[in-house]
Order: sequence, then structure tokens, then C-alpha cells
Amino acid sequence: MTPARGDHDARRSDVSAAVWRVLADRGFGGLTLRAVAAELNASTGLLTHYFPNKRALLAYALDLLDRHNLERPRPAAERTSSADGGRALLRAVLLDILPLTPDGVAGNRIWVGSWDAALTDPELAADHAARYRRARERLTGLVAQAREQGELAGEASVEEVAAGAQSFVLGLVVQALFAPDEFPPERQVELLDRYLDGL
Amino acid sequence: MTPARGDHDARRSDVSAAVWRVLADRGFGGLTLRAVAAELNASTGLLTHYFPNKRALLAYALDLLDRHNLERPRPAAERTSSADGGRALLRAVLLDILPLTPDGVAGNRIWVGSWDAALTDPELAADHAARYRRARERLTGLVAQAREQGELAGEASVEEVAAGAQSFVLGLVVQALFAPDEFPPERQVELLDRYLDGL
DNA sequence: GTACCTACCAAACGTTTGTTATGTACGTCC
DNA sequence: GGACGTACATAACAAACGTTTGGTAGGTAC
Repeated sequence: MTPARGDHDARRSDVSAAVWRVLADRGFGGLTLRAVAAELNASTGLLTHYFPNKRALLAYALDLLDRHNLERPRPAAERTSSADGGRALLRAVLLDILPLTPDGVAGNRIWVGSWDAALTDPELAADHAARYRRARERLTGLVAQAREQGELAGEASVEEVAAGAQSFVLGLVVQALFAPDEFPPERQVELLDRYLDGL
Repeated sequence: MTPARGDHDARRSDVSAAVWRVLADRGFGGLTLRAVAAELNASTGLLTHYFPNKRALLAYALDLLDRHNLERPRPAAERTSSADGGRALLRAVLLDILPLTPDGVAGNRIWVGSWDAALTDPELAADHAARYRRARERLTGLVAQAREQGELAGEASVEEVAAGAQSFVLGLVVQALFAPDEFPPERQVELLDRYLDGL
């Protein structure tokens, strides 16, 4: 649990995991150093040892969350074999964004919550804009692949299709977070599939 | 500018307009009573005269913003004459949600910013959920009308189409706020039209 | 004129917050 | 063993915040 002494990065990761838990539970308005320290059964002195200030602590935690999202095992995508085409990959990646699992809910809660701070802080805003641009580029590649394989029709450019798909899932995230009973996982999946059918 | 003495409601509206300006400029993390009072060239005593506490001040301002959105002149919808069908009305209402004008940007900035607080506060969350449910119901009615008039095809239920459309525009709002240069108004409109063509 | 109400102002209060300063304990190296 | 660095804890500090308190001014009714 507690990293070996001297394992600086592991300690920073532990702090970030505590930040995520506080964010998912209390939102950005509830993110205080004391709350994060309490989550670790530690004092704020621990936090200030590893991060120069609150802003750096938050930026690192968001960056790490993003990297974890990008690098972690992909339940949806893993069920997509390499024999499947671009459309199935596209579907899997979009499914992976949705809050279909408790972890998915928590992660999305943090990202949606981050938008208020990000829309005010130019650095955070730039990070977010870059993050979503990269996501659109990934989707664009998958759309292009599906197009080549004859799995997606349409006249719109692959960039427009990707931007539209990202819009759809981001908005569905928001709706599902606010109305989980009305947007259970099965309905989210069905809405996405209907959307893909319209492409 | 300053309402007649005794015009209690007008004064509360003035306060709310100041709250909106602070929210649009500084986000929810920057919403302090001192900031709102400064926006009015007044003291916080004025605010506490009209609202029992900060929470009531915010709730009222969000409610009033919603009501203003619902009641204000509709540039997009007004260009839709009654001879137009449900599809045109649906399009107009969806266009009206998008941040296509400076006011639209400001309003959406406030709503997107409100999500962090709302996802933590059960009362705010319930307000938001009800608000978005009502919006889906309105969209559902328009989809049904367009269906009857043969303007929209498809096999999905009108509720699913409405939920999908709301997802699309909410997500497009987020993307446009974070990347206004990549999502200028014309592109937003085009993306929406492409989306409607896929229904 | 007096009493009461409304509309604010200014200051104080109590609490919370991020940050800084100081200290102890432990491990490593010479 | 001493010096140094790392890893925290604790306490204090300064600032900010929402709320409360006490006050003045103006308007209205009797």
C-alpha cells in the first residue's frame, strides 16, 4: 500500500488516486488539501512535500487520470478482435468513453466536474482542448478505416463524423450522470448504436 | 438601471444578472458574494438583504436563467414560420441550445460550469435532471410531429431520437466552448444538420 | 412628529483554506 | 558517529469567505 521509501513516483500516484476519490465524491468545490490528506490518513505536509502547490497537485492528478484512461486494459476494445473492422473499433472506443461501469461513472464525474475550472483557467483549458482534439483525431482515424472497409457510408468528411461522434458521447455522458435511472448502461449502448446506424 | 424603490423582484433580477456575469467570467469557483456585490457597485449587505444565503442566491439565478432561456425571443425559432414542419422546429430548437452567439456562449458557459456543483448537491442535481428531462420531452414532441408529417424516418422511438439529439447538442456545446476556433458557429450548424440528416 | 418598514452600508465575526515554517524520524553515505 | 537528504507531522500564518450585527437614510402611514 505505502510505497517503498524513496519511490517518489509511486507516492505521487497514491496522492493522485486520493485526489480522484475526493473529486468523484465531492467535486471540484470540495477538493481541499485537508480532504485529500484525510483520504490518505496523512497530513497536508505530505502533500506539500510532493507537490509545490494545489494547482500542481490537481494538474498532475488530471494528467495521470488521462494517461490511465489511455493505457488501462480496455474491456470493450479487448472484446474486439483484430478481425473486426474499423466500425467495431470505433464503436468500442466510443463505448469506452461512456459511464457504463462504476469506474466509468467516477472518471466521467471527474472530467465533467473539471470543465468549470478548465473554462476559467487558460492552462487547464488548453490541456482540455488538446485532449479532446487528440481524441477526435483517434476517432477520425477509426472512421477513415471503417470508410475504407466499406463499413461506414455518408458524404461528410471523416473529421466531421468523428467530431459528431464525440459530441454525441460527451452529451450522453452528461445526461447519464444526471439521470442514471433514465440512462442505464443498456440504454446508453442502444442510443450509441442507433447513432452509429445513422452514420 | 436601479429599480424603483420597492420593486423587490426587479432588484432580485438585477442581482441575478450580476451573478450570471460573474459566473460566465470566473466560473463557479470564482462566485463569491464580494464579486457579485462588486459587479453591482454595492456591498454584500445588499445581497444578504434580498437572499437569505449564497445557496438561495445561486439557485434563484440559475432558475431565472432557465426561465429567460425559455421565454426570451427566439431568433432561430422566429425565423421558422408556422408553415414549416416539425423537423424545422426541431432544428430551430436544437440550434437555439448551441453557443452560436456571445450570449449563447455565456449562457452555456454557466450551464456547463454548473454541472460540477450540481453533481455534488442533490437539490441542484434534481433541478438539473428535471430541466433536462423537460427539454427531452419538448424535443420528443417535435420529433413526433416531424414523424407524423413524414419529415423524419427511422425505427427508433421518438423518445430515443429526442434523447440522442439532446446528447448531440450538449456534447457539441462542450466541444465548442473548449475549442471555439475549431467549432465556429457555421461548423456547429453544419454538424447539427449532418446529424439531423442521419435521423 | 412618531413609528415602522425598506434598502442598503460597513464592520465584525467565526471558520476555512492554502501556504509557510519548524521540527522529528529514518535511511544512506563517508 | 556525523552529515546530509528524504519523508513526513504539526503548528502557525495570512487571506478569503459567508454570515451576522449594528447602523443610517429614506419613504409611508397614522
